[in-house]
Amino acid sequence: MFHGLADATRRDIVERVLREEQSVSALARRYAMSFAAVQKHVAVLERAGLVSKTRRGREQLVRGNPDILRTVARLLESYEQIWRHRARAIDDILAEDDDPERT
Amino acid sequence: MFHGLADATRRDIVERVLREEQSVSALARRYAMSFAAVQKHVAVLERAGLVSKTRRGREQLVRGNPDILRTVARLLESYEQIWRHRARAIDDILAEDDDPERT
DNA sequence: CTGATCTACAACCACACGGTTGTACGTTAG
DNA sequence: CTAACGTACAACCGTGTGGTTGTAGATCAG
Repeated sequence: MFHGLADATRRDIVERVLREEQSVSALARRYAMSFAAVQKHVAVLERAGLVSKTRRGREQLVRGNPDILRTVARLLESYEQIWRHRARAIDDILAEDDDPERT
Repeated sequence: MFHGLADATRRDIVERVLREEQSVSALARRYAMSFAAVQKHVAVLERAGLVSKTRRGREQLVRGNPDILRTVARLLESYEQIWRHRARAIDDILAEDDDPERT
């Protein structure tokens, strides 16, 4: 998932298709690169579960998947939580040590 | 930043050093790879701002940076927010359309 | 049917990544 | 001082990434 988001073009695509479903060619028109390149980016995002495609006639509509985003956000928050837990443990040790003799 | 987290070993390192500062060699001992490889991973994390190093004698202590984690978590939440905003807009359109004739 | 459009995929290229080994240098321990 | 330790860095290798072009199959418009 992180790899999927580790590219500016792909993050931009994710943002766009979260706002609105778009065909691959509609997306490709917005970037200064070939259709095939955009197609590959979409494929990477699809493999990462960040995006899904549905056919509509000859077009392939791409839409964002907010669930995965939320999952990753939660993971990062849990990392932050680890740190906060550690910080609290340090505070506890300092609080417990109210005897000025000990360091 | 995403690239920094786009590797299982690096995510594990981040988690460890958030819990507790550790020297590069102490980290290297825990993984089935060379010291140099771990050193490179730490360098990537450092470039991404996810981690910082401070010298202590001949050792180099690595510690995690929770601020960046929080920043990225906020970014992902804003993506999710985009989707929720869009979903709400759709709801509004449907609610406004209380005439059963129109689709 | 014919042609334009949208998509898929293969082949290719330059380059970065994740890993290795080897060498060199500063710092600590005996 | 010497040896061991912790680190830094360069060179190398296989593989994947981000990009290109080209070809081919569906689908729609006229």
